[in-house]
Amino acid sequence: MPMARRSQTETAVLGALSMHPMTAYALREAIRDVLGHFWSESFGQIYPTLGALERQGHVERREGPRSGSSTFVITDSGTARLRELLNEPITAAPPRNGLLLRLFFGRTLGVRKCRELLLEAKADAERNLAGYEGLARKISAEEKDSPDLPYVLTTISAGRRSAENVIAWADEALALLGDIPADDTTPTNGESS
Amino acid sequence: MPMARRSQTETAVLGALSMHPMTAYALREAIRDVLGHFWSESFGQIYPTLGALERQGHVERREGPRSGSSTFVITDSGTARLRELLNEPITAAPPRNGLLLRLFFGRTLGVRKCRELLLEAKADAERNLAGYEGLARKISAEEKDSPDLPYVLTTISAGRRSAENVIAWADEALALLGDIPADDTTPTNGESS
DNA sequence: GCGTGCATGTAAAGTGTTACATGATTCG
DNA sequence: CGAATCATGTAACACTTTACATGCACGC
Repeated sequence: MPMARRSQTETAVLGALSMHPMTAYALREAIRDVLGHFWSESFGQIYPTLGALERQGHVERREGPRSGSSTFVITDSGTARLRELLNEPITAAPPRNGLLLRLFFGRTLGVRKCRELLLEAKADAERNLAGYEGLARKISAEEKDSPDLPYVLTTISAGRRSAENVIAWADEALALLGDIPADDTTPTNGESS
Repeated sequence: MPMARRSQTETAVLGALSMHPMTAYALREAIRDVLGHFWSESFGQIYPTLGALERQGHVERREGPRSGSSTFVITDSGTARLRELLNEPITAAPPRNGLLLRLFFGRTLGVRKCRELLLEAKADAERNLAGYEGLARKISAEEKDSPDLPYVLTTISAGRRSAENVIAWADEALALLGDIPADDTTPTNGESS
């Protein structure tokens, strides 16, 4: 029997509910918008997980904001379970960096396209950076007295630094690739300006 | 019909074979050791993928270094296919950072454990950093005249910078968490020094 | 009355990991 | 000759995504 890596969906769901009760729909948005910078859960995972957590008594279903909808509330046993899950060793996701994979085979891909990819990555990172900076300001103001604040700021800082890092790296890489003549082993690509 | 995200296993396999021919076993090691810093493929994916590539004429099976073993060689059509795959848009893996997930819920996890996790992450990054620095020196010397060198160095630099970044971030985060009293909402954990 | 957004779920399918199974070769 | 390493594969299963299906409420 293949011993499966523990899924961390439970952790994310219980964690989000530990901040405040919400509907499954809101939970999905919270995971997308709040944890989105370092975590993701697909829609189809959230409902089954909530069902399982309910059966185990870790969350309770209350009257929702609309008829037919339900708000989920974490129970004491749920909080204990969350603590347990958070204390489990981190199961690292296998690395899968599509940009580095392409760059590594840059000789086959062609310098021109490599530069293009680097510029795209840099632009992306710049957008993200602006987002993180705005977010940090907003959260600092809004949640000034929340005990969660330092933890949240820490994760935002990780995102900000990572974006800055990509920008600096892209510049370095562009400089390094600048020395290579553009027709090295370049693909037979008709599209050029 | 769920339109599946393209698997990039083919890309990694063809890419590795584009550097030089090898057996499936060696391929697995190359992917683990050479691409390992930014890519991973499980053993069970490599064989079926090689089989499919062979049926499509993108790789050919030659006499291997031992009886019963075969060395795989990329064909012209395989090189063309690799070029095609490398030019496809990058399918970003959904983010899943277990460390940030735990830190985000640090109030529940407890400051002490958060510090522990940060120190671990920092130590990891320091190990990696040393590895990258050694690797960069080694590759620079060994492959001095390889046309692949600048591309490879670029990916190593990404790893090195990322490790440096984690170290700096961990220090910042540790300082930030330094202000929080250790018994905030701390779990009932018996283990303490 | 109709579109948009809130709300809840299920089903099909693909991706990827791990355990299992087996054998040859080399080296001490 | 036994252990380590090279070598090749398969099968079960977990994980995750995405498409589909359905309905209510609210504003215009």
